[in-house]
Amino acid sequence: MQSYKLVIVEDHVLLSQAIEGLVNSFAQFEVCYLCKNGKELITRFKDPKNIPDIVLMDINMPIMNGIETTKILKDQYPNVRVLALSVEEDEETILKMLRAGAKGYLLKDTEKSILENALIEVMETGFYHTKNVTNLLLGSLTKKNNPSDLLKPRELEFIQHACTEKTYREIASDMCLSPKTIEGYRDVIFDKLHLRNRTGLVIYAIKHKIFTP
Amino acid sequence: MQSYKLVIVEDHVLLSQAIEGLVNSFAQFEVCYLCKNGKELITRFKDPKNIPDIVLMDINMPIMNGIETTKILKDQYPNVRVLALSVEEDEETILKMLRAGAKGYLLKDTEKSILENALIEVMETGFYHTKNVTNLLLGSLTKKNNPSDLLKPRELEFIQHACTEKTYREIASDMCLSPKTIEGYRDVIFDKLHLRNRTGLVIYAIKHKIFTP
DNA sequence: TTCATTTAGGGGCAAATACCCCTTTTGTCA
DNA sequence: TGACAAAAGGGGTATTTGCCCCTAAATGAA
Repeated sequence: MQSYKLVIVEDHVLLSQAIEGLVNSFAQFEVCYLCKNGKELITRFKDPKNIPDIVLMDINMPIMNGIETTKILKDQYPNVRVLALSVEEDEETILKMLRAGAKGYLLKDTEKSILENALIEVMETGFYHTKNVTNLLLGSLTKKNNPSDLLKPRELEFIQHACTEKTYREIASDMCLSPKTIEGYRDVIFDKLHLRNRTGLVIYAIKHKIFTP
Repeated sequence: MQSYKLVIVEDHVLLSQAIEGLVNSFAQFEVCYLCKNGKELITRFKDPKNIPDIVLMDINMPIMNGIETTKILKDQYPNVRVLALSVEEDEETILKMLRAGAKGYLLKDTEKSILENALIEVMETGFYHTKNVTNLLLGSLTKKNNPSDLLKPRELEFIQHACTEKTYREIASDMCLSPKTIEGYRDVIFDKLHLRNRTGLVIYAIKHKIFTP
């Protein structure tokens, strides 16, 4: 029985080399090569010999992150399966990754035997999900989506400015709007997200990755 | 020649298992056991048979982080060397870890051969530092220390509350102080850190890890 | 073609914030 | 024991913010 070809995409070299060793110890898998980000992977794929059966994909990476990369793979290389491997535990990130087309989502905080299982299941049944992720998926059906879906593009744009030392007057000037319009955005957002003041908004924005310090 | 005993302290199991494989492939080192945080390590050390020659220590961990743990080791087990292994690239964290007593600081973004080198050097010469870290050390001598050293304990405490939806009046009440005292703290901090308003303070605090959202 | 939603804007007001000024008490250390 | 820093507190004021109210144009779907 031939072993499946696997590629690791992970920006921290030491970790990808360590995981490489782990994967090569699994009977049914062999690591072809390592990539430091999504862009590198896409470039490699130009040569058909470099297209593996499965990609083990980190999410936080420079240049091109795991979510963007997975979207591209789903589009252009639908036969390559993606198993996400990340430290991100928050719902939004996991859902984004699954929507992008990942066949499974594994936390870095798992046993190596579970990694092997997950890889086998993805290749044999097409997907692998832990109980946690399954519950999350169910939850995402009932719970009307994540709170930042409530926010319109213009409001998200405003929040970027609000996470700054600028006064609302200055923000208005930067966005070429009347100060009163800006205050309107603020009032609506406070109401939607149940916030009392700008400090609360900044913390919310950072927690929900609307703004990154 | 006998091999050195090594312990890995890292909260993500898969990573510690992967690195375990890597280290076990080095001729002069063998992994004794893995820990998920500092507390676990200290508990293990109660039995002298569990005390290794060197500890490979992550920094971001739940319960007891790498910096606290390294301080305890320096105090109570000075013969155990610590090599920090982290993704944190910011000066303050690195310096804190070195001040706590780490013999070296390695980014997770390095070659495995460099890890082996570093381990050997730490055991043979007592320390290992990359060029980057050396430059950083030199820099920390000239540059008058990091900005959060300017802040007094009481001010740091205030900042925790300021990164909240509370008004200054409420913060005063929580800290059992007069609102005027709180305003005094704020004014002093704004002056020291060249800030214009509370939003600026929140962003500063998060950037400099004074407050974690 | 209505009706609803989105986007943009305005008035007024109370509370909170930012920015100056200033004093007293408590350590603590040289 | 005097000097000096830190901690705690106060007065006054201009600006900013938060919170109501309400209007008009544009867009878009039924």
